[in-house]
Amino acid sequence: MNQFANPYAYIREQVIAAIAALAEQGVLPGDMDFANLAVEAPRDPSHGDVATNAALVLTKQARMKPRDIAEPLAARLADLADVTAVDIAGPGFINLRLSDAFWRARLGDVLTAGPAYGDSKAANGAKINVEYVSANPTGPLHVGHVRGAVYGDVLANLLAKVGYAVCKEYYINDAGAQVDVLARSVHLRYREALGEEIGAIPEGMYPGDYLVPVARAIAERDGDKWRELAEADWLADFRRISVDAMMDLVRADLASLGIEQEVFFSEEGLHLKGGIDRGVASLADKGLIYTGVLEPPKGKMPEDWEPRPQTLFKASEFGDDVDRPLQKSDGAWTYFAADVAYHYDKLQRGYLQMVDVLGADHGGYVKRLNAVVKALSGGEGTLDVRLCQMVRLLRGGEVVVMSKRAGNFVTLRELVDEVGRDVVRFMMLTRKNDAPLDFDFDAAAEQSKDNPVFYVQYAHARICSVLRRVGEELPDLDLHAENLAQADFSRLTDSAEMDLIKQMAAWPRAVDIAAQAREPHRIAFYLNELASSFHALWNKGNAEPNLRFIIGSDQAVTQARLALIQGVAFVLASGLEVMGVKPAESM
RNA sequence: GCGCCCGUAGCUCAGCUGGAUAGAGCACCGGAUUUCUAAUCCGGGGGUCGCAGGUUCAAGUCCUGCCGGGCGCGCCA
Repeated sequence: MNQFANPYAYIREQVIAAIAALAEQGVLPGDMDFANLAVEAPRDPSHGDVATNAALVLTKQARMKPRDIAEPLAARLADLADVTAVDIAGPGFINLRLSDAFWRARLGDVLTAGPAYGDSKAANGAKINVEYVSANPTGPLHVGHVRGAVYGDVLANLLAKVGYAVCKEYYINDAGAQVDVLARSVHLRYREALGEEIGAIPEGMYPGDYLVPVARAIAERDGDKWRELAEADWLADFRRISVDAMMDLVRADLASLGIEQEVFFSEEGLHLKGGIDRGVASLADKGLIYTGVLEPPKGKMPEDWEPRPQTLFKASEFGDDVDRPLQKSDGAWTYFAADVAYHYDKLQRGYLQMVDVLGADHGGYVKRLNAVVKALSGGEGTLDVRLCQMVRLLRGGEVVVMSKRAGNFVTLRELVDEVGRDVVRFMMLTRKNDAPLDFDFDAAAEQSKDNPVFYVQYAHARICSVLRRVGEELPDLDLHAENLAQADFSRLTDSAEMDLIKQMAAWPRAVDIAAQAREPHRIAFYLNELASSFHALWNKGNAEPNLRFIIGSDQAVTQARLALIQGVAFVLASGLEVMGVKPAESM
């Protein structure tokens, strides 16, 4: 990959260089801030290939009128080798048109890079930790977990693509009361496995059948050794065994989605190994802990509320609304204390940048987590909490009603088994993470453009189909990317072909922006647009046979066009790879 | 009551960290198939960007206040 791979970044450098040259001549002041200087494709293509707001952005700093900046700058830019036309438009935009040769060379970049096209080293190997899923280990994953799982996984892939050293992590909430409930539920099933009649599962226990095999395995291995013991004597063992079993379930569920996290971090481990004390001590060392009494919460007042002195963290000094309790009235640590310790541990492991992917119902938690990271790291570390909104399942136009109480929630596995991993992953990214998403089973099953996955895959499959066919019709043609990169691109002259190249050239920038904004859905939208342009070119070939990809009588033009569509296939594959979706070779 | 998120075409949603005449899909209407896979494509109508102020060369985008919807609010995790 060369310096031109992202043409917008390249032109931006040229613009800044031109400004520097003008500063040297005394036409413009020196030492200006270019943070807001943008080079991008204008919304209306008739304005040119790239546009810059340089003159507008600098007008205040330079204390000059936009036009007075734009004119000398435009004159300089016009001298660049790749620039064929420059004009100043509107309030002071500078629109540039770049030579066809420049754009065609970008196709060479794509072919050279292959599916790695769009990768960059922008983040320079910085360490970043992405924590996602982190569902309670009390049962299999259900649809409520899927969105965060996919979002987190693809975000992590995206960050890796722009050069971060990414850790994919899962926080196991294996320390709370819900794990005791799990252990008791398994014990009940254990007695059942030993032949006891247990009747209906009592209220407050986990009723799921998935506990049956866990209990049966214990019965087979240990016989009735746990049956007559007091709860205190089996609880710890049952907790451990049950959590392990549940985490196996969770990992298998995630694997069915193609997700593999590297670190599974246990909350219980923090308690057992003094992690909480270390985290809290770190806050104490900074003088951020005191004993105090909180105001009663407004709105829904808890029935048994009474003022009590508690150990509090001065979260309000770091942007939170109130100070937050670290200890319960009985002296036990709160869940929040574990979170302090957990993020302390991440910092200790060298992750100054952290992303937590949480469900939207954790929105109230964001400020205090940010406060924790700010406090613990002395402002060095950054935490980015990304909230995923709910998913609503639709079937036959009706909302699929789920309720935990009735136990009729749809599991992740059922979803994947019914529509397939690729569809689930892609569909989960067809919305911004903070907007609610409707998952329509009917659309997911559809083999048409109603189904965005299909639409993108189909474009890739069509390209593969052409490449297969050319192997039969013109067996002498070398289809390796290195060879296609040597094709005579000047044979690509149609506007639809040039548009496709320009769209591919925008891919590295799209990746960069999506990663920076932590918005993987942009990848899905980009791919849809690229697929659309490809389908359009394909159909143009139906109407005008001289625009087909394979022209038997003209090897040179065929080779150039195969290079073009191979490039499209690479970019599609590059994007689908980030999303964890397989590019289909035939359909 | 307070905090966070959302409000864009009939419907579902994009809108590239403030840019030029606000876009796409669905739905509706009209076209293209002796196919390199029509599972696709081309064209058309359709908008008070929730409302009102403000910031500036420029606001769907940023700020303030309302209206409407969602989520959350100590000893649950």
